Amino acid sequence: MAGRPRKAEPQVALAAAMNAFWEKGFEATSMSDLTEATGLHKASLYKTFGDKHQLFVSALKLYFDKTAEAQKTSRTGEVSPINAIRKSVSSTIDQCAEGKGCLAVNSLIEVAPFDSEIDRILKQFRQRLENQLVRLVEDAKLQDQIPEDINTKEAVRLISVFLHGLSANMAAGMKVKKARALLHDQLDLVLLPRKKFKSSKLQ
Amino acid sequence: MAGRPRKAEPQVALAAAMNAFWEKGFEATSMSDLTEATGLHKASLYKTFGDKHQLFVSALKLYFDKTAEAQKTSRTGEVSPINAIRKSVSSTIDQCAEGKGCLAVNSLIEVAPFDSEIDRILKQFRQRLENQLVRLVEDAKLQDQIPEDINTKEAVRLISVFLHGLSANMAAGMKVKKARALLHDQLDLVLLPRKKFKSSKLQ
DNA sequence: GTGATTTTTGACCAAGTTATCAATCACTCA
DNA sequence: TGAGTGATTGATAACTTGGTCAAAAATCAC
Repeated sequence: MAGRPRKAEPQVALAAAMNAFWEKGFEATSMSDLTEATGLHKASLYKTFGDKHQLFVSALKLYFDKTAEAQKTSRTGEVSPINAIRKSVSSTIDQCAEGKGCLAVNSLIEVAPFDSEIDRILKQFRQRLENQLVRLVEDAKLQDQIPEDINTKEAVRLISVFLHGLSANMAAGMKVKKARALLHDQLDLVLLPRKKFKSSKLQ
Repeated sequence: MAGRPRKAEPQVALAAAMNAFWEKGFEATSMSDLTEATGLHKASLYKTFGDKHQLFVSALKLYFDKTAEAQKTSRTGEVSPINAIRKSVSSTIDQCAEGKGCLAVNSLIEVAPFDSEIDRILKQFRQRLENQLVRLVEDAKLQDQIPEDINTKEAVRLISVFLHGLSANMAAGMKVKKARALLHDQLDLVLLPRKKFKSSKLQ
């Protein structure tokens, strides 16, 4: 009922594999990289996780769970909806540090175009995050923190796309501090009202 | 003074190589892919362009020239600065069609983190595009199309980051039409004034 | 101890990777 | 025609890739 003990728990090994994929991308991460990162032998990896592609899928799902949980805990105890939004999206930025960007965005560009399964998973993931944001924005509206006439879905989309852009820039070295500042500017722009312009020559 | 004729002009071959890199990324594009795309024999590629990395650098530079020119021509004859901005940034979106995204953004994520030369080239490229945008925004201010009190550099940064985000999404299949709509929303948000909110509970 | 169970391990494979090089080919000019 | 020139080509090197397999090792229950 019990054989040779594992060198590493599957969850731990998976987390290590996730980090490897995160740092180098799917293609550039070889099985050797993965054995080195996980501490598991190549054949052991195949046995416990299937082939490289399946391992990547598992790693991606783990990433989602981690991200979702980080967002959730980042806004626990926050009663102000708009501050909850701030904390929630900020937490996604914090994850992107050290020139790695966001694994989801990286994969969106690198592998989604050639892999319908990954594409599906990523779309589903984004949908979940955006739905979460929609709920927070609606809360903020109810509490009069955000103008009623703002199109919730559109606002969330603008924030989401902006986050994608930040991730791309952070992958190439943008500092967390700068990213966070830009993100807050964007949030103010999307969610808060601004003064009227004196003479608008445009319709 | 003249040997065997070329099968393809270097510029033509380079354009083909650029498209190959654009579609599949640097790592995933093999020399076989490149020979197929260019019609040139492997050894001929090495002779005329150097190794794979040098070829990629050349392809990237060609991409920049193409992009810059496309932006320029897209706004020629446009007297309204703000419309020039619209046309200019729209042209970058138009290039991203067909699930390819923007080669610069793709490379920013895939190769810049591990390749300082590419990183430098990409930063320089972005700087040039942002400088161009800054000039257009200042023109718009002078013509009272844009509020004076808008922070030009920040505004341009918000637009630039948003473009990166759009590129990431378009790489994964977002339609040009949708991207363009979102882009215009973002431009309105960043550059145009909005109504005052009745009761602001926030400072 | 023995047997059952499960993981690890090293050897191995076929295919693909970037890159090189001498030989060949096709052209121009004298 | 023949020398000179420059691109093309096939062969090949040296290595890495993802993936498999049977044998060895380490545990547990008896």
